[in-house]
Amino acid sequence: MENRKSEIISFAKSLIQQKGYAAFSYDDISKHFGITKASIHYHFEKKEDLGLAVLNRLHLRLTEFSASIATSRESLEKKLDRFYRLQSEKFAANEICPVSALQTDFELLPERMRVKMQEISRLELTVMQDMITDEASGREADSRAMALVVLAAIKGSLQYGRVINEDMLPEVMSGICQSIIRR
Amino acid sequence: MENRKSEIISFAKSLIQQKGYAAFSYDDISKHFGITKASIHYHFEKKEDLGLAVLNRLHLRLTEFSASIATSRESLEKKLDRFYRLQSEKFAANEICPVSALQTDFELLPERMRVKMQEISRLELTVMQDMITDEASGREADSRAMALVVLAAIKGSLQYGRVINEDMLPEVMSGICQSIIRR
DNA sequence: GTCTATACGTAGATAGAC
DNA sequence: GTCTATCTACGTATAGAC
Repeated sequence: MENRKSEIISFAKSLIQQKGYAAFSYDDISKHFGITKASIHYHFEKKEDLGLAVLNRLHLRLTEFSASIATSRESLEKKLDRFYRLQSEKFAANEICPVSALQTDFELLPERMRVKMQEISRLELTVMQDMITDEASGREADSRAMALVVLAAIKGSLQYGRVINEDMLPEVMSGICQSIIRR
Repeated sequence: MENRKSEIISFAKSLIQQKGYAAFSYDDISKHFGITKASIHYHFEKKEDLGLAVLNRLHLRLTEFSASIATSRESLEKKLDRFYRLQSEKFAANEICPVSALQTDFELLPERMRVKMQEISRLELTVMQDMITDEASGREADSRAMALVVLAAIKGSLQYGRVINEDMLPEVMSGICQSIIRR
């Protein structure tokens, strides 16, 4: 059942968004699907394998997005909006960006996952940098720092928003487009 | 030994910065100080009590900083620099902001810790908002969103920096001061 | 593919001696 | 304050039947 395997990846990603990599368990997953932990191990022998499957999916979506950006003539707002929904179409109130959650758990990830996380984090930065320099008519010297600011703003909105129970993303998004990019 | 108790709080904070709340253990702490887990339980009966002690210290430092800002005539750069070092004088290469780490683990924190986290997160936002509006001569309509952007940029620099193994904070800091505040 | 059964480690926590 | 000893719960993981 290739579908079951894919469903497990999706659910694991969602669990990581809620609780992080260390805290989510095969027991969480088995209960959700009504099967035993041993069955999850059939699909993903070790937790590390499941973690890598989640990372590979995140990486794939990011790569696809990167390609779609290169040719597109969308406005920056549209691009940022699509980027925001990239790894999670709709964020539940108790979910943050999966990449952020995995960055926080970086020190306890197995080596293979760390390598992949580094790849994903670097790609996020360059993709965002491309989006910004495409738009900005002016200087691009500090565009790498600016890319991090925009990335961090999006992810930070989710993290602070979950804690203070308030969706700050709309105002942050418009603030970004006005004050940072159109300088 | 009131000093031992305080040392445990410091070390717990550092562990949280490295591994998050869920993953740090009494065993980590006992090994570090060369005493048994039971001894840690003498100082902090439950993990939640130790977690709250860490949060109370973070909150105290933030409150003190908030007061010191109100009267100060420092430049924004100086203020931001002091804010950055507030919760950790010097960040080890494997440490991120403790507040960020605890925000990521928010869903698995006990209720008392969640309440305190909300308080701290709100205070961080208002403190940063004060710093920005003090400086900015212009409009202050979106200063709350701007405060989140600056906060997220600082914390994001630590998170991305740990993963890609590169200190991005200096360029991000100067980028913030130039492009965002002095608009 | 999913099950039962089980092994083994580690976690948080407590009782009671020193 | 710190210890030894112990408990219970839960984690990842495996063997082997269906």
